[in-house]
Amino acid sequence: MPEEIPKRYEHKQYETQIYARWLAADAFAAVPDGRQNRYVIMMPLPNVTGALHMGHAMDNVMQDLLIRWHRMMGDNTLWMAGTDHAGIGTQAVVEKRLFEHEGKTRHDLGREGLVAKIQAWKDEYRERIIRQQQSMGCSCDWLRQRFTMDAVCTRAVREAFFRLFRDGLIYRGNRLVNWDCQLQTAVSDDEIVHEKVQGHFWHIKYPIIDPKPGEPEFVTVATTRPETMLGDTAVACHPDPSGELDKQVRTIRERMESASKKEKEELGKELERIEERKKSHLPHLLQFREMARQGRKVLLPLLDREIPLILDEWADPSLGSGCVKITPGHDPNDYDVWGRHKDRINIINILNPNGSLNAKAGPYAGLDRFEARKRVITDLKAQGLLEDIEDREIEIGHSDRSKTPIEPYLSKQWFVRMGDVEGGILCGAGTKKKFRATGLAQVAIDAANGKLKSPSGWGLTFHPDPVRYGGTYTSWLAEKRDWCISRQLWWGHRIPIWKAGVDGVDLAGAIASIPKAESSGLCAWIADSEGRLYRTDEIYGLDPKSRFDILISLQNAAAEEKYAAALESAGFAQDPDVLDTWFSSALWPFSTLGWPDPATAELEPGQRSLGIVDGGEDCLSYYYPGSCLVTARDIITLWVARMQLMGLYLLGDVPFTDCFIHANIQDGKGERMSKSKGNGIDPEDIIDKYGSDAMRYVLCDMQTGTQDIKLPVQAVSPYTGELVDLAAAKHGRSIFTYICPKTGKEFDVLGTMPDLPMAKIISERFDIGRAFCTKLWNAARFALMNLGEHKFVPLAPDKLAAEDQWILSRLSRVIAKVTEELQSYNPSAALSAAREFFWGELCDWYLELIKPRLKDEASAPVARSVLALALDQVLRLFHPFVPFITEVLWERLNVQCPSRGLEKPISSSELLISASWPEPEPEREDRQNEADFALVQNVIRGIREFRSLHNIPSSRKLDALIKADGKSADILRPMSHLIRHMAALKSLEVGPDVKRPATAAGQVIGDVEVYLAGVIDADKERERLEARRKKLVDDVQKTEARLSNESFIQRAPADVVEKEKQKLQELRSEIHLIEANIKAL
RNA sequence: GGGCGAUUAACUCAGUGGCCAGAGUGCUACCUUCACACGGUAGAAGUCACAGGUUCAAAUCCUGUAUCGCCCA
Repeated sequence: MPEEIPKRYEHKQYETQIYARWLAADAFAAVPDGRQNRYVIMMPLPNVTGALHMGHAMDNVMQDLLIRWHRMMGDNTLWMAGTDHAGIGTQAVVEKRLFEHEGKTRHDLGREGLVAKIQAWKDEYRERIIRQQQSMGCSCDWLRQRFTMDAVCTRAVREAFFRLFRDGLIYRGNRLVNWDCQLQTAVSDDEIVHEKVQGHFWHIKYPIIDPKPGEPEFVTVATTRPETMLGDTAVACHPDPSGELDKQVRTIRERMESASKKEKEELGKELERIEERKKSHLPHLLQFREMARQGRKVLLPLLDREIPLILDEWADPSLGSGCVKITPGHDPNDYDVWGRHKDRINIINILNPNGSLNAKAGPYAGLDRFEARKRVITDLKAQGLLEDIEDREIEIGHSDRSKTPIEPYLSKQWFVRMGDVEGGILCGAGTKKKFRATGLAQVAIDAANGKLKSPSGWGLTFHPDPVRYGGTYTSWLAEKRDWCISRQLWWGHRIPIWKAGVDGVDLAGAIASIPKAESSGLCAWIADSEGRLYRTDEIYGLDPKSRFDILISLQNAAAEEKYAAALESAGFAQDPDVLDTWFSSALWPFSTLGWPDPATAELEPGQRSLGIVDGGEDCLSYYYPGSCLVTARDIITLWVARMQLMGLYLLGDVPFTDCFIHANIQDGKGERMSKSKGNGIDPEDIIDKYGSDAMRYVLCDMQTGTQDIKLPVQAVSPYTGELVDLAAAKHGRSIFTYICPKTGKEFDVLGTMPDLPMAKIISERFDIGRAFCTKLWNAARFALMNLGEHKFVPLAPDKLAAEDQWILSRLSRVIAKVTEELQSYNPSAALSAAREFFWGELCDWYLELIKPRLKDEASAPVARSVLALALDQVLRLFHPFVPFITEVLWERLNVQCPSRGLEKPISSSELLISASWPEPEPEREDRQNEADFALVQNVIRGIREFRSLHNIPSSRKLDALIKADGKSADILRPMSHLIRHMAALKSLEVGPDVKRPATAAGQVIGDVEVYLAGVIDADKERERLEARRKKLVDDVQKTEARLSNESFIQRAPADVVEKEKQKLQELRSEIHLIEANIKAL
């Protein structure tokens, strides 16, 4: 006898045990074999900055869904897991903690000491992340997981850097970068958040040197950052102020032609303003232009530096005074101006790396930039040079990591050249797939546009909205902006460059001291002060008076061992910077597979080999290019694009062919969920409360398309355990604390208040996932209780009852539908289809229908065979969505009913994770049977509706008669036992000639009438029938109106017109029947 | 400032030209019937943001307005 099954699925009893069983069976293993169909997902590596949140859960669940599905489809499936060192993020977190807990800075610890601290942090979080992923059910091949700073990835990073450097695609340049003064590093544009704040616009007067009669004594410039004036090197005005103003007028006029009323008003005002300026400012501006042409100068206040008046189009004659101060060292636009006037103006950096002012700031040296601002203002005021202070809303970029204002800062940084290069680049060098391209960004664009002719012919497609996301990707790449890859951090891959500064005259000697080793891991370039590169054998044209850098990259650890010491004693030093995290992440799709040489990859103990095993292929050639990248859309530019270009450049092929962009998770207010906002949900809290499958079910159900997901959150009160809706709850002392409405006591949602208890954040939305699991559990429980120990016996097709044929027909259709929806990256639609079949058809109808048969030993075996098969297929269909519960039930099904099928047994396997994906059986799909069954369902629903209206409990069995003509009667008669059972009838007679009993209510279903004898409340009935009649009459009128419209008949397609005509007929006949029933009351 | 997107039932979302606009949750009524009350049966609930337009026909296409979100500068 099968053991007793409890009524509820207790997830905690099974999840750990099931996961352990998968691991023990090595069910996640990916090993190259003879299969041609492979499916490879490289996990978007979570970074070790912190634990995973619901957004990661969504990402991981989507990947596991695809992976499990493809595994069941028979693909050789690899899901590569791992973690990212996240340079700036992790270092910032650890430094912050170090300061809070020990009051120390990184400089107190030194490079090695800090790195050791970060390592410890990384180990802790890496473990925690893996635990989280395992509790979600992630079926990654853990014996292959990597870390971006492990030996295998590190080798790949050095190799990639070396090749880019060798090909002249990496250079060191003087650039304005976004400088984080606290972390003292450059940060990328993507790591900056812009915030609007109330600030000021200061108008400062710069004295003109030796004004001639009739000339103004001052020129006024305006700035939001007055301290930057100390770095000013020019004042600019427009070379053609009158032409520029005219041009602006023309543009406004053009816009006005197509503008709305409100806009026209605004544009009109703008037009007036500019016309006014022509009168008020143009004469001065023309005068300044003349002075600039004469090479006149102004005196920079406070520092008394003479700086030139120059002409540049950056100065907008319609704004401010029309003249603008130029600070090339601290403003990106001014930097461009400097680029156009290098011969006449200087570039000055007035900042130290920590944000204080340097010696170039004269008397202000040593002051912090904000302190300096105050002093500059005070001093200008004292000298009467401050003309005006305007209040103004200004936008300030803040570092995402340190939350401090970003300063544009002039410094030497390393860049990857993204644009087209002369002579083009060679992609896939050293592989069979090599091809030439114009530049790195272009090759990645071509891969997504179908223009690339790579040997595999593969390209990149985004899902589920290729146009939209492809557009994001392409338009970002099309800017071809060089990629700043250096970071002034201690945590990361050290840039593998040794450099020495040399005077031009000494170049030949210095070069002679470099080991000659181009072919064995050493590559040298000479760089001038602009970052331009020259070969070591091209030095003869170089200016002997200039200063140069000799840059040497060492390809790998062996080369470093061989040459580093010699280089260092010859005066070379390794660059102190580390690489941008995204540099190593960009290599992830192949660094993890052992590129450049899987056979010699330095694996960790116990890891699966990357090289050739048993004469097959190595992992790199077998699993690259991969299949699909699964991520959220904010990472398209940061990562997807960079992986593409690195893969194409280094291996000659795309790293993956599909990119699935899933939704972001927001809280109930539409704000992005994050731990630091106090609205973040920890997946483990949900798993603990609802179960892993319940969480997965809801996440899959929510992934509908391109729509972001609002997930209203509640806090679990630490005092009562009840749910507190955070949108409605009152705040306590901060926005992260709330008052428990029951007890009036305060709690905290961040866990940072030492004196307050912390509340877990959950969401009631996960209820539906748990309810689903209970339903699945109980449906299976019912099936298993009734199957007993069912043996397979081959079944003749004519033994199947109508309801068996029906459910098998529906099953085939749903399998096709679920497969199709998964193929088009629509998890929600796939899950809905599966659920509608399982809940709405299998549970609500089929299980109820066969209950009488299951109690009858003569007819039970066929029903049991169909039931066992249906359960088998349902478990397979749901497995990728809810793997734990389906695996538990699969085991029980295997025990009781090891062989399942109808005519012959179908293939099975011990574990569901390795079972095959169901296939539709079109020969079982039966349109006629489904249509017949729909009529039966409608009759049953009609009787139930009637019962409900008249409050007749199902315990009171009714006598019913159905009046139906020819075809309908032939359908209903053989299934009348089903109707009797489902509608709780005592007796049922079907036929064209049944007589309406004297005291009976009549229910009209299409052209069929159901009489229910002995129950009648004439008033209620009349009311019900009248209401129905009225609705039908309305519809008839609408339909008639449509059909009497000549244009409709002429222009609408024939089938639409035909449908309307048929509908009208049906409506009329039903009205006729209803009227007859009203009369008969 | 530029670009992309959203607005459909109390809530969260499907529905991209053609039956009376759907689902889940919540709500209402009835049912503890031997798989499941985390259940069953039935029901109520929508000016498809607003204003124009195109079309025989618009939630769906076009234009504008409002509100919100994201990305870029």
